Amino acid sequence: MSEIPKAYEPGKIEKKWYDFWLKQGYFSPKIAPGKKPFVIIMPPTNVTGELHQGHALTAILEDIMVRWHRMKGSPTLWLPGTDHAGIATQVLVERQLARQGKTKEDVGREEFTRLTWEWANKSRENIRRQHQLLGASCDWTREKFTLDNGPSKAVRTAFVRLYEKGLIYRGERMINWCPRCRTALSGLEVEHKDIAGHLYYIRYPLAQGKGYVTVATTRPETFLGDTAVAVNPADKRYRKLIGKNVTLPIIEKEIPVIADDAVDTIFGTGALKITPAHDPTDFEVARRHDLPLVDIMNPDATMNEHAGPYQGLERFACRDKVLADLKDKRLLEKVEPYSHSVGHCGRCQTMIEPKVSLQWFVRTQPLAKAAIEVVRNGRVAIMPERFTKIYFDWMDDIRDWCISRQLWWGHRIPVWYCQDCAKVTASVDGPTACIHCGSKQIIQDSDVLDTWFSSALWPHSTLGWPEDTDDLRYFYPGSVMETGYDILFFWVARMIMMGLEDTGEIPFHTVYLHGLIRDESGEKMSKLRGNVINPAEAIGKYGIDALRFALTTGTSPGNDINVGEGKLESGRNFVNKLWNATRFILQSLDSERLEAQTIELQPQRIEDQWINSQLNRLIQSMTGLMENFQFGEAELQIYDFVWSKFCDWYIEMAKIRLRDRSTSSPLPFLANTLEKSLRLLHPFMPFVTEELWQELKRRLSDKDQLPASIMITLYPVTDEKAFAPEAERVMDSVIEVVRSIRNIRAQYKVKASKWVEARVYAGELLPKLVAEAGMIEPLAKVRPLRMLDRQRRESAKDKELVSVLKEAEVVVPLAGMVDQLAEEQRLAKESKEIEEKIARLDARLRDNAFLSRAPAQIIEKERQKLAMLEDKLKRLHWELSQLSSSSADS
RNA sequence: GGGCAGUUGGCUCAGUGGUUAGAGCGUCGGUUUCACAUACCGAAGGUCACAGGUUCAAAUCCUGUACUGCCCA
Repeated sequence: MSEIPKAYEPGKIEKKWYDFWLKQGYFSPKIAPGKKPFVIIMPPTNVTGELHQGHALTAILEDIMVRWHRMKGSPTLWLPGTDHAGIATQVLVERQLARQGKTKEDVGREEFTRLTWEWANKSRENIRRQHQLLGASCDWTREKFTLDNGPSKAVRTAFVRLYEKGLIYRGERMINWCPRCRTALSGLEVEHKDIAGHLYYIRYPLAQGKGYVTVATTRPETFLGDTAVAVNPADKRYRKLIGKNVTLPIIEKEIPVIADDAVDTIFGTGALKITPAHDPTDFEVARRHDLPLVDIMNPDATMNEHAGPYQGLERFACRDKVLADLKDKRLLEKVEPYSHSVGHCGRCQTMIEPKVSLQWFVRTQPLAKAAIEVVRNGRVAIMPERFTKIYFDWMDDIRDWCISRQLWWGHRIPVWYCQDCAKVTASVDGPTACIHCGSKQIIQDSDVLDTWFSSALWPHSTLGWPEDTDDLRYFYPGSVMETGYDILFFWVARMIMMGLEDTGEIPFHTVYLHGLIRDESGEKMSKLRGNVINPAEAIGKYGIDALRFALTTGTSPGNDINVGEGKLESGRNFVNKLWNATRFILQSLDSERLEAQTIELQPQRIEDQWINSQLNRLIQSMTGLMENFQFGEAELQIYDFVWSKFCDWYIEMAKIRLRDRSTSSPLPFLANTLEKSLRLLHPFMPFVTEELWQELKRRLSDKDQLPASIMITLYPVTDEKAFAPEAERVMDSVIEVVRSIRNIRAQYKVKASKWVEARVYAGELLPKLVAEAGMIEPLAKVRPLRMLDRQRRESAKDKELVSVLKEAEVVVPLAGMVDQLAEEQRLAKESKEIEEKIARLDARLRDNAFLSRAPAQIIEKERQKLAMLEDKLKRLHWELSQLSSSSADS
């Protein structure tokens, strides 16, 4: 058979295997009634452009789960998709136009939509390709886009149903307005930032008589829209003024002084200017007191006709002008530095304008109630659990959701306004006439819906809802919703609400939240900081499997992940280790002229039993970890097994056996352990494991009975019969003996090429150790190695180095090199440490509280430990006595 | 202001009450015919932020403090 290359070259095989899997149709599940499917609906990726590390992590974690469940035999659906990402995509296309000096109004709605579709199609292709690059084994035949016919119909259906139930309404409410995007936003799309601003104290002269009321504000320009000044009714300072009028400077408008409990007497002067059209709290005050609303701004945040002399000025220019004018009139009392939190558009970072506006809203409280219940009663579990509380906090305090957007990109609101009777027709399929008066003069609402409205339906809309499809019946509800914790509210919460509302069923059983990816010093990755590791670049440099391993190994759910080159290197090194271990095994298989190469097992030697026992303990442990979503820990364990047990010990011992030939062949165990390790690793590192598994398979005699791909093999299951405590005990000792000799060699700077002489003394373990002498010799480079019963231990004649181990003593005579005093000190130090441990253990075992309360198992373990330590101490003392008597002799 | 998380070796992190706290990277010393220098062998390095408490037993549970980060308002 042809040899495989010396180092793993990921680029050469990744595409080959992905195409193979795709062609074989492995990613598409078969509906098997009676069999419980495993389902992940992928959070749809924004069609804004490239995948970043966060997307990569999402895809990798989902792929791990999906591949694992598929190998366990469940019909497994992983449904991929993309999100039109209304405002985000529109911003990008607008930017593109801006580079040509155009605005979207210049090209018109139709052309703009066409351009955006073009962008989206390109982006979707890009995203699909990148997911495939990552190895994502999702079912591309079921891929969906939020603007596809199906999901679009779902959006209209959900809207109309909610409208008819009175859970969607249109009204004038305080909303967040982005003057740059010129659209309303929901609260979640606003990012709050602390701004070092100022608090301006402005005097409002009394309408009658002399004097003035001073109000404090961070936004002096909004005084133009003030319709009252509010004070706390309990505030003695202002009691006399309640019911009187003050005059707004410059525009000379009279407004009343009113009393409201909500006014904080400590803030500013205790008198609050009320601008109901531009401040959420003021809006509430105005509603209570029936005050008029005065909107002073245009959609682009320039001042409108209500701003009098300031009309046409941009809001910040207006502020400067207002301040200057007030100062001229000596109505600006003082200015203090003041830090406060200001909302910014999550997409373009423009300062948000709170504004009263006529918009569509979802009445969320009734929906939230059901969504709270299913989490409270455990039908939906959130992992890690601490996010459950965050979920409740948000749900308990939920506000109506503004869902209309003044954008051109998205699902058009399925509502028509009658030009004759002015009534509203909401319809899924586009009405031809007003349902109230039959008029044909109807015009559709020009706005679109919040992107997140369509994402909220994703778990059911992708499966065909509102139609009663086979997919919906079989795959809904999904198993796991996997995403970053940063979109718990955007996604998960709303999906639970809408899933329950539309289908009467939860959308998924488990919510698994991963952390955010940061650079190696914990900084957020951003182009500005220049610390971005682009997935495609990382893949080019290290390979996909290395990237996958780097992003997930040793991580824990919900915790942020710091990634740097080091992690990627270590991933690549592990892949290379696996590659080379396999390479060695393949070479060995090729050179053996056995007719039948199988992986049937008949343990011949202790190390065979040992590796098989360790392998099965690993399988058992990994199974538990995977079931609990502890993928990071599972990966650490298989890493440790492959590298530190299989490669460092079993393969090293196998080499000796292969060279020797007088002993049994280790090939079956090499092949078996490798094959199972590859399967265990497949969900984490699909490409290299497939490549190596195929190479291994070619060399096995029963290859015709094996599946066509590792992807469709069974995930290993624990064989408890393989547990071999006695073999483990012996191997522990063998390893300890080898290590102690290597240690002595290194300490005394024995040349690597030099063989040294050694003796090992042991008690009841001796026969089994003797059987392993042929292994110990080359591993520790000792020859001759004599293994003797402890009873035959003689007093040292020459200066010797002694290591007292758990169940053996190792003696290395290095005449002329031994530093007697140092040795004495070393042994004395070790004795002292053991004495301390014994003292602690002894005290514990004399403690009645411990003996009566600790579990019997623990007590027994402690007793054994004590016995072991006492035995070791006795032997140490004996060695010490030998040392001092021999030093006395010399 | 409210909440959540983190604080474990030089760095980045695992650690699911059981007593001898692990890994990767880095450091130091050695190694290149025989799978892998993307490697091998050996070593050093931690009173688990601090203070109390619960418990037979605490890095782990509870309370408080400090610092860092995040979310919400």
